[in-house]
Amino acid sequence: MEDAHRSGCPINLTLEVLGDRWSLIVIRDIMFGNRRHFRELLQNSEEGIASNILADRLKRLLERGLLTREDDPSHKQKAIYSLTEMSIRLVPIFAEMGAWGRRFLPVSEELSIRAELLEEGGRPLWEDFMQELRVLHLHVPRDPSKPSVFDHLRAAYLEVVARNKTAAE
Amino acid sequence: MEDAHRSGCPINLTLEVLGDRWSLIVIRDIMFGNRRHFRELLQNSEEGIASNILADRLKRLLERGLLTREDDPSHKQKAIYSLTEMSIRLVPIFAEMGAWGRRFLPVSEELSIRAELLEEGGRPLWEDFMQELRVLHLHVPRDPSKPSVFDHLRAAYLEVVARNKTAAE
DNA sequence: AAAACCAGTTGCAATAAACAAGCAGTTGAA
DNA sequence: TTCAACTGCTTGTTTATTGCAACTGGTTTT
Repeated sequence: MEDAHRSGCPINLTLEVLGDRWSLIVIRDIMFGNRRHFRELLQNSEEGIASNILADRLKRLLERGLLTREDDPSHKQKAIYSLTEMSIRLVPIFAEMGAWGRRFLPVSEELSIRAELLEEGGRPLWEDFMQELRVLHLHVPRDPSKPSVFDHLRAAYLEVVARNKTAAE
Repeated sequence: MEDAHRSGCPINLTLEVLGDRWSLIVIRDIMFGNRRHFRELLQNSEEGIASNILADRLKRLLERGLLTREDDPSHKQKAIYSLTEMSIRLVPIFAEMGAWGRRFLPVSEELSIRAELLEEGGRPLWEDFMQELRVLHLHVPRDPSKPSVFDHLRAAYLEVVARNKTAAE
């Protein structure tokens, strides 16, 4: 459909790839939620994406080099979606968007704890996180001296969830 | 129209405000091109925005606090659109998007020189630029000791345009 | 053998975008 | 003072996208 770009401006081209309401949501769930299968993305979706939209976005992101897809050896029907270097490098954009959203929009505590940690950790933390995503998604060997940023972010999220749950009881 | 948010996630909320193909283009032109009137935004648009879409986006951005609108004292029909603190703080997101687009997408040299300078200048330059946008848009008094980042970016852009023009002759 | 799970498709209605034309008023030059 | 150009939009129409619900052919688990 679109192969004529509106302009060569980097902001415009980035918007042509990511400027819709779902593409970054899908990448976010793969990146921060480690959801690698279609059903995981569909059913655990915080925002309730529809299956046809999810299928369409996965297809587009594959075509544009932001995701790869491979068969799951443990299940003939399962597909595994992975990030690429291109999408892993979206981490700084996610971090800045998270910081902006946290400052100006009515975010919930649970869902913004990871954005807060990314903001506080700054670029060094982003780099560690990107390197860890390369291990998870690009089959890059792991550096055992580094603690897992992914686990750190997930633990902080689960802690807030647990704290709010007990507080509600 | 929508007051029920899909979720309280900062990424999602940011996408609900900015996740379409035109909102950031409009803000970009006001921010980097200093286009303050409807016709300027319409006719100088690199991407060719339609007038009804522009009108709709300006309205939405006003409602959501990313722009303000005031009458131009020099012309009864003219309106002046200005950035707010909220939209000025999008500078880091623009910078990261520009850097990402420059790395992975087929950008043109002319339109990416500003992204390159923003990337090289890093956060200190972004802060200077944001302070200058506050002078231009929020009636904040100017610090005369600071050189203009805006002029710097514009001069670099015009230089590339001029160079490419003479090279083409 | 049945139930649950797998990655999607299909059909339809509602919404949004793209395109072209037009509008009531204002301004600046002849 | 007349006229063309300019002002911020609006209207109508066509096309593309989105959202919803049901469904498909196949696989795995119980």
